[in-house]
Amino acid sequence: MTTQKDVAKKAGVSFITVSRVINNKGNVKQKTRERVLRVIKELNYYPNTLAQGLNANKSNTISILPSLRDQAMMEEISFYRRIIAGVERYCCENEIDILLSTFRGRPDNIDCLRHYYLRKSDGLIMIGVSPTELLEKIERDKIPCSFIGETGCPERANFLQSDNRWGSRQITEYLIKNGHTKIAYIFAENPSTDIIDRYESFTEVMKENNLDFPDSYLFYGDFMENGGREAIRKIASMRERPTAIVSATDRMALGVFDEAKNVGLSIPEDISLVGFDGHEFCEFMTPQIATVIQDLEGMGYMAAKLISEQIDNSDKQGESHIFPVVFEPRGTIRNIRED
Amino acid sequence: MTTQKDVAKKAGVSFITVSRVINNKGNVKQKTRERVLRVIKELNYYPNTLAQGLNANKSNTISILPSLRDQAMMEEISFYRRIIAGVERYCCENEIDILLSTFRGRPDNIDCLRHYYLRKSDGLIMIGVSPTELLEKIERDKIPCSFIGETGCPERANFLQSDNRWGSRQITEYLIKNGHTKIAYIFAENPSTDIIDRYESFTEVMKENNLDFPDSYLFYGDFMENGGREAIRKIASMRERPTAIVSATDRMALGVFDEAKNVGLSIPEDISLVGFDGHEFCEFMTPQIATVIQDLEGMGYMAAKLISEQIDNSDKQGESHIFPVVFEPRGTIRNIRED
DNA sequence: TTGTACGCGTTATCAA
DNA sequence: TTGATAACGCGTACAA
Repeated sequence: MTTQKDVAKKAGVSFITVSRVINNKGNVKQKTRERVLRVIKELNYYPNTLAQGLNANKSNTISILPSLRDQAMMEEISFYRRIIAGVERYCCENEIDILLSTFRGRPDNIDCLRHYYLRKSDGLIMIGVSPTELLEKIERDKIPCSFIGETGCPERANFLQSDNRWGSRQITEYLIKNGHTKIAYIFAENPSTDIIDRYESFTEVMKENNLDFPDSYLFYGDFMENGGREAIRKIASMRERPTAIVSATDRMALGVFDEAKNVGLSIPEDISLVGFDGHEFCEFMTPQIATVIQDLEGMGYMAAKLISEQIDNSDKQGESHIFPVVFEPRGTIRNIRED
Repeated sequence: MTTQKDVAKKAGVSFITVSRVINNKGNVKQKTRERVLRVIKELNYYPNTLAQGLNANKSNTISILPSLRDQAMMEEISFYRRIIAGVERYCCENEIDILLSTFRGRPDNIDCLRHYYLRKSDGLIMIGVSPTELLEKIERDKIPCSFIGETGCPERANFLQSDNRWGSRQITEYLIKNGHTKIAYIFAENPSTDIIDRYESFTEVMKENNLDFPDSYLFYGDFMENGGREAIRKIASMRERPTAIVSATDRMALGVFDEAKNVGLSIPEDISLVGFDGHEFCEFMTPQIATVIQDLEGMGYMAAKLISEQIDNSDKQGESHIFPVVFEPRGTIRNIRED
């Protein structure tokens, strides 16, 4: 391995001069600098970032921690990957590398901070991780941290979230305005804060409009297509069917959409459908699936940016951001008003 | 920051004993070990992987390098993310972290190896990177390396690729068997090896069957929907339209599929369509889009596994793997044979 | 402008 | 079973 020493020897300077050159310190004679740079090229020298990090106690790296368990793969889930895309954009612009944690622990596990302690990651982006048990250490050790999909009072940590409640309200009010009163909801088995907010806002609007929401209209899905498929199958066999289905995620909505054909229901003629997320495939279906578009990429970008600012200024407070969402009523919603 | 020293002091041992405990060396008295472990918990001690890496000259990390440029985001592209999902699975199982390079260089740039030199990544996974200029250094420095989407004679490097030629052959022969003779092809502007193989195999089969493939039937797309949209628009206005379109990627096929409605062509009645990739959305369209399914997740897994083996055994030769693909003729192909 | 001494946290080697 | 010393490659502080 080529080190500063090797370069220094060949260039006829001390290794500290080499260090100065790679760090662009001013106090090196132009001619010396050029000579050193030439030798660096010749010897294919790269500074050892591990050693640099050991010195500086930082690694020019941001870690992304998913809250996944077991076999779940972060890249397979649109939610994560769209966030990561935003993180990546920021990190590209700022020449920071991204460390994907492959650690799988309980979402509330204190070990979520391990990349900071272990690898000297400059900051952590937590996706779907509950902050409660972590906040004390984050404060104490001043760990730059962004929580995505969670709310909280920021001291040091940053919180980013979509405006789930508003999005869900838009959906529900729109359906009601279009004559729907019997609305089914596909919730999730292990709901995240996001999912809970959506559901609560839905029931809230239903109540405001004095509409009944019977237990039989509430379904529990698995976030993915299958959850939607199961729901629509049950709905198909119901005596008094709802006229609309609101799904907490687009992928479950897609399951409804696809399975509807098999159970002899057509969308939106027999039943209306709305998802939540803004997954790109919604636009490609015929009819296009109504949904609420989240700016996940923007959230990822902001998460990285806020962390970066805290790295540069360790006194910086955390920030809370609620990202606006856009409700797209599309072809899967039918107006059934009788007037 | 808590170090071995701190633990050692509190536990009343020398720091080297602490090192032995965390590395599970045998020569520590059971009672001492327990005491040290307790203090480690108490003080929230984590070994500094940077220092460990500096010593061992490795970092328990695998780097993924995309060949993307500029603003392109690796997570946005299904191809990359499915590979990464496979890498992630292997790395989860083996407790290796993943480093995403945010470096954007020319695909043939020697700096693709920088993560190995800079960050002491134990191995590199190159996606869509041309190996030619890199092989010399890979040999010399014995860099564990897997190239995905490229072919080559492995010395040290591993090569993984889908059987693009076979897949493309299946498509073309199937179309011909179904009576298609006028077939358009949507190629790509800056084709990767994968894309070239597909195209070449297509023209090969056309020749074998003495079928004409005029220049006017060849289109150049951008890998994404838009490429397909542009192609179908041009095709719609052609005097002598092809009866089938083969797209080098699913996303371009999707563009064709979606835009066809707008230009008054229906699939497969007016024109048949086949993609290539195995993107999940193909199944959800009506009719389902015919495609060739690649095992990208498996390739990612294998890429990481081969690298790992070389890390453990630096004399291990590289391997070449061609992954079988599955052609799924689906609803977008119409049989137009006249018999 | 250039160089020397030291420390970052860890592990390997050798000695006790 | 345990400990002292050196080394990994680099950057800071200070000296020349």
